[in-house]
Amino acid sequence: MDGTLTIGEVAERTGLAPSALRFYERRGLIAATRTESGQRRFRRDVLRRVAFVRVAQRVGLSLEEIEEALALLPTDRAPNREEWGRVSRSWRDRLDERIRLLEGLRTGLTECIGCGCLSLQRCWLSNPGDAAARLGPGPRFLLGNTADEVGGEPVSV
Amino acid sequence: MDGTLTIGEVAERTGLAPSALRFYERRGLIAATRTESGQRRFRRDVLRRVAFVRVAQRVGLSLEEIEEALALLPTDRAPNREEWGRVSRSWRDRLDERIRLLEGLRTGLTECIGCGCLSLQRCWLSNPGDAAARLGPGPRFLLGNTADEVGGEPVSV
DNA sequence: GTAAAGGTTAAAGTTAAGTTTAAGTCAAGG
DNA sequence: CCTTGACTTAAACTTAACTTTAACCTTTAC
Repeated sequence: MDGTLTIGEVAERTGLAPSALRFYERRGLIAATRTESGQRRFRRDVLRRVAFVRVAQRVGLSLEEIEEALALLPTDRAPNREEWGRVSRSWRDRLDERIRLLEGLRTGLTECIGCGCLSLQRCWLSNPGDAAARLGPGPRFLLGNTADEVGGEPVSV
Repeated sequence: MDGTLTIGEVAERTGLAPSALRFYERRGLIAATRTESGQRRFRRDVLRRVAFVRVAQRVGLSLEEIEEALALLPTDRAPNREEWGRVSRSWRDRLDERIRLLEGLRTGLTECIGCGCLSLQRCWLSNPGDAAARLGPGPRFLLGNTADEVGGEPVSV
């Protein structure tokens, strides 16, 4: 009634479980004040923050990356349009990057299907190029190749 | 010397740890024969299988999905070009799907940055549309909204 | 012939992003 | 008053995709 929301109300409006919201608070992604008796009260702008978190996750960002982006916003008041714009633009850049990566993979694969791929050494499948790129959360060390590992004698399949 | 590879050799050529290769064998992603003394020997075409697994992971597929795709290949002999082509094409379709999803997100976001986003109800950020879509491995129930959760009274931020 | 390097297993540990459980406090309706 | 539903915490559990550890055997090199 004073404009703030209980955890249950935020949960209902965002579609997240209360446990997830508490987890986000612990991680510092969202902030809450407390009532006398210790219950959380959220400002309405957490709805936007949560929405941002969820969209960023869909794109494959980890909570840690999202935390960094959201650190640009104030936690003690609702961010203004300019502040949100800065965050959204940085987010869109990440998205652009991921789209370019995926398109590169698709191009490589299309060529690979046509080429017969008789040599693993020359096949794009085994030499993705940008070994350092990672697509969001996943196994650790997924693409930690060294030059050694990519090199070596020719191998035919 | 007989054309087969030890686990260490496969590890070196693929850039994966031997432990990961054993793990993949347990999951059925790759197959090995055994020497008298129980050591694994891999046919050279596991290199291509492993390469495929890694590329598919980069795109965000889970090992389970990759398992399904690889199940189309024989494990007792090197797959031929036609067989690899079938698998690669199904993989490319998944990739196309993900690219389309990301592009949709980017379009939405671009509009959102320009629009001022004064109402969360109408803002694309809070109503991504295809709530069922998932981008690869991540938290469970990430996008499990119900109609209820998306609806409700207007909320301004 | 022996030591080092590399192979084997089963079982436990790791990280992310939460969920579930247990045990309890608080608020609202009848 | 008291019960029901919403809230609190800390701690344990979950899943994926591996890695690490421990205890042991085999192969290679000198």
